[in-house]
Amino acid sequence: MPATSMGHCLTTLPSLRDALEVVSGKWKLLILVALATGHQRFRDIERSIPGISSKVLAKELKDLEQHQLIRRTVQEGPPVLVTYEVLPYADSLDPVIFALRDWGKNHRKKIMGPAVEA
Amino acid sequence: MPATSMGHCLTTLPSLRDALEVVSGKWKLLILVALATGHQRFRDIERSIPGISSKVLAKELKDLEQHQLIRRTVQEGPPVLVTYEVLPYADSLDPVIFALRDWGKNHRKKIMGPAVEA
DNA sequence: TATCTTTGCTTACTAAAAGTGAGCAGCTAC
DNA sequence: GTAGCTGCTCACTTTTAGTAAGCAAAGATA
Repeated sequence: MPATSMGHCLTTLPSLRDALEVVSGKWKLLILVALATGHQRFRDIERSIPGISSKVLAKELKDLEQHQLIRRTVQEGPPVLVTYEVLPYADSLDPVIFALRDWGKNHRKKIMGPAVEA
Repeated sequence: MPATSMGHCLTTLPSLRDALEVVSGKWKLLILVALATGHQRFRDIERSIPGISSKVLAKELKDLEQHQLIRRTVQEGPPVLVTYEVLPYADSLDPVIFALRDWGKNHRKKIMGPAVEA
């Protein structure tokens, strides 16, 4: 173990990889948060995440569905209505999301901080 | 707020984005863990992360250095010796790494679990 | 002395992924 | 009727990732 406070044990890497396969990438966690904050419709999600495109959103939603983190529901119409929602299992990602959010908040302060003071 | 337990406030998204810009992608966190577990040399890191290529490793190391998470040190030789180490600031990512690791561990169980049981 | 290996990369090349802009069928609103 | 919204998809370009090879400097092996 090196002189850092980390002390990750060697079994960290495989688990981390497993997680990263599901969750890494710019969009997946953002989409989950969007869903969790009440955006259930395709266009709605799209608008709530600036920068994402229909194409990527469609693909990411499919991935998330395959990983059992969200559910797609079609209410036959007319008009046909498609709804996305986070499944309970997705809540297990909360610690990840919170940790990232907190780190991001702090990191921004670290980077912008000095220039912004006084 | 929807009927999930998440209840992310609206300011989650920007912070999450900030974090994801620094940390998302398949390799960065794995590299940090590799460094933290005692792999300090380029080849050493490369070998400790199966699947990564020299090219990507070189690029990721540059990124991490720019983000002030690691330091590259050249000890003039001969032989010239290049060493990478995590900076103390990188420890602030521990909660993220732990959360992901734990989730990954659990997710694997969820996916493999049923098939593996007795 | 020759050659083989290791180190820390870089360079071409290819494959995959992400981003861009348009569009489309089905419906509603005016 | 024509303009708009919805949930996408398609064709295309750009960016990123991955693959294989190689290279200079040094050390070890023979």
